[in-house]
Amino acid sequence: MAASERRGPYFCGIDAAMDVVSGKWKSLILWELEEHGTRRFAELRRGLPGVSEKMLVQHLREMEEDGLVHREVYRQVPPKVEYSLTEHGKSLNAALEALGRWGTERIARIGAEKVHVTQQPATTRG
Amino acid sequence: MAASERRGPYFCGIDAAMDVVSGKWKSLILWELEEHGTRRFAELRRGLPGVSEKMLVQHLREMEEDGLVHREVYRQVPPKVEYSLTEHGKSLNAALEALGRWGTERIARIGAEKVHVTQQPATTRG
DNA sequence: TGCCGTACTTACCTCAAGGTAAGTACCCCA
DNA sequence: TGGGGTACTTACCTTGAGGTAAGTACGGCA
Repeated sequence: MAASERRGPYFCGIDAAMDVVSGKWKSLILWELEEHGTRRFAELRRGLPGVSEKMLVQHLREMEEDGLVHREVYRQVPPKVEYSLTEHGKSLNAALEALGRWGTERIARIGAEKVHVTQQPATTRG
Repeated sequence: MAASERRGPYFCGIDAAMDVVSGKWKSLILWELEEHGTRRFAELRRGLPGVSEKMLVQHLREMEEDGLVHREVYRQVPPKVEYSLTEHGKSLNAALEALGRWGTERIARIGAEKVHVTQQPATTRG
């Protein structure tokens, strides 16, 4: 969900799902957490080339509010915070599988470039 | 795809699919055309309460460029233009099914309101 | 002593998505 | 004669998503 509150009213399910997943980096965050299970803030930042710290924090907070990610704070110095997917986050990710496959086919069809990311895993969503 | 060109480079399939489906009314247009098979401009406008004519035209043109919708012009007075989904549009819609179901569950979970639309069909995406 | 690392917060700015409203050209109907 | 319908186009404006860059508090290390 965007920084400005929405949570409906919605036209349909797609609308409601989009509200939660729209945001430049949200689907990538979902994917990073799915891949690695649990990630620290700096790991996510490094895994999402180009993201600004401001947007990363903002998106993570919104996703936490929306019940997609869990935030675990370890009170120590230097600070340590771990992010992981909740059940809702995992099911959202599963629901995005088909869309990811469609997109991958589209990339092949139109011959679009892909951003080069070091150590990018090969998957159906890749 | 947005008015400003993108078509990549993309991070992944989700990114590519989102590029095509992001736009306030695109998923609704997809759904309208899926439901009715073929629709005229004014029918779409009436089916999407709140859409402005400018945005409807703009979205339809972009979706045509992206190979999602087919535009059939009948040279007559008054003008008649029919819109329908291409195979790519239909497969995109199918790929959105799971997401729609997830969103519908989310609506139920958080108890969000839905916009009241007269004659709205009852479906898994509704 | 000063730079790197942790995980943020804050202020400011830009740009484009989307909204509003009017104009176009033609016909039909009351 | 003028209001409504067809399918748009154009100009202008607002809003907010996202970017940039600096600041914070603390410790480790050279």
